Amino acid sequence: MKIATWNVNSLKVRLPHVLDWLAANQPDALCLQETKTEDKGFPFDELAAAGYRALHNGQKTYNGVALLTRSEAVDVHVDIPAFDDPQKRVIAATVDGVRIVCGYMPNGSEVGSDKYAYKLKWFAALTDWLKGELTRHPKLALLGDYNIAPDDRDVHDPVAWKDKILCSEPERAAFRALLDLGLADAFRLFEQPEKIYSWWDYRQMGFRLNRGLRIDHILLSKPLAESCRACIIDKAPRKLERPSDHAPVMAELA
DNA sequence: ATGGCTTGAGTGTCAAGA
Repeated sequence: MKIATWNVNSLKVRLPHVLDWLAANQPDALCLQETKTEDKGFPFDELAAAGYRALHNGQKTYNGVALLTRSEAVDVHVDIPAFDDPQKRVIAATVDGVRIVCGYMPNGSEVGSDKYAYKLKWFAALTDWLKGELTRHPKLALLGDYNIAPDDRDVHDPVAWKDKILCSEPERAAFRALLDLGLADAFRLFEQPEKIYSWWDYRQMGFRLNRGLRIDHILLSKPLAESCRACIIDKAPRKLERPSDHAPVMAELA
């Protein structure tokens, strides 16, 4: 089983890239973030023609998450229960016996800002919720744009980014709190080359200079981590015309 | 350099992203 995540930064603009990537990689589940549309603008028909069912938790202009699957997804949930949030950032469902949670975690804007406080509260609510979800669904994967670079290895210039948004210690502690639930960072289950990232700034030739961060992740519960055979970040779509600023991340489960 | 791109909103330019 192949599961993947990709922040597409507008599904309307990126649909051709998504369709090409699905055809080339044939994942069983693909989590999308930043669809930036309501259901009425969502390309259900084009995805169905490509062999994918779609679940969508969208809104106008900002945020929006979707779960694309080849087989039927059941027990669908949107948003974090008991966390009052108008922003559409979570969709979850069970696919082929695996609980897939797709998240678009808040960016946080700037350390110390209101959005930063919201980000930390959001992660605390997510962690609280997942604690219970893991008892109900031992085979659980949390995929998405975490907006956190967990370690200095995940940052092209750790000195410049030290204590900055995406890299601050409270954000990294929030990431570790998820690991403490018994989840494993699929990418780090394997030997990886150095300087592998999942996001590059559009400006200042960020991609060409490989000035990136690894902020898109797949976390796996213990049974899934034990069955994980590979985890890769696919830079190919970032090289296309009008790319998303994020690359897809994919894990292969036995 | 609170700059530098990109998107969606919606027509002039701004919020938001990371």
